[in-house]
Amino acid sequence: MSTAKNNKPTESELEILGILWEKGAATVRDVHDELSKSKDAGYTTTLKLMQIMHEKGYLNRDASSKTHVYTAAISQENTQQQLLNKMIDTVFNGSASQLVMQALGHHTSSKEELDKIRQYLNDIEDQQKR
Amino acid sequence: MSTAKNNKPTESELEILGILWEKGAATVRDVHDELSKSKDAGYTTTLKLMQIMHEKGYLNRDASSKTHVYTAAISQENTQQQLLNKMIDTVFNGSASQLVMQALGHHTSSKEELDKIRQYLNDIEDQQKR
DNA sequence: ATTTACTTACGAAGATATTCGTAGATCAAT
DNA sequence: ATTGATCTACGAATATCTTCGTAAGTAAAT
Repeated sequence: MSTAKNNKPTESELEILGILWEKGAATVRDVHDELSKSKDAGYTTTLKLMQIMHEKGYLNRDASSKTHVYTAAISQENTQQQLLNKMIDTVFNGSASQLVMQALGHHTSSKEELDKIRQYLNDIEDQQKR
Repeated sequence: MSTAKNNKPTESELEILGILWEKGAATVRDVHDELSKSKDAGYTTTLKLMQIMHEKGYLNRDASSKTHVYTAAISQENTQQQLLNKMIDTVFNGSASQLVMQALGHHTSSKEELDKIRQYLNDIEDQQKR
């Protein structure tokens, strides 16, 4: 996985990355089928996109068999963090907690999830005390 | 403020919106000066951008005097929420709490902020009980 | 009234992202 | 070995975003 490079994936690229993060490894056909559920694009469009992503270093490709197999070359965590940082910066006036509350406010979360977050807050605070 | 329409602002548009959300109302000159602190673009570039945003319905414009005065036509909250939702959907596997924890984990937050979030969690839970 | 210092409007170039048709390779089944 | 299904590579059209030069208007100061 490693380095998230310097670039940021486009909207379409993120959709593909999302699928690959979930599936782990997949062919163009796999990705395209999954994509088709929510979108409406030709097969070669998906193919081209994934080729470009490979050139950019976003995807690894195993070309040993006729049908190539792709995996994400940039980690989900890194990408998430980069997008979050930019978003906090440009849209949330630099305040992470503002983002957090906005995210919580409009999403029904289970008690378990809320507890998990509370636990997380405690951990952070403990860590800061030391 | 009202409806956040169907569209999502581009990166550049968000920068301008951010400034207008903060300032409330501003001329192209105002926005451009502010923008220049972090960016390096010509005056007419900012102008054009704001004209387009006005056409798209992102900005209101008072053209009664020679120098037009702009305000944001879409609310910060709505825009934040739309961007958050898309992000949670495509990058965080639909889990808001995953986003929340990722956001908290890599940002140093003050005790006050953390408390505020905790309070917020309690409010949400109370609300759900009823 | 001319100059100077702004402004907006407009068009168009440049950059980037998205889409897809077509051609050629591969392989399994007839 | 021909057909049919599926794949990759490639090029190019289209769409969208970003940038800026130029022209024309306005208003204050000389």
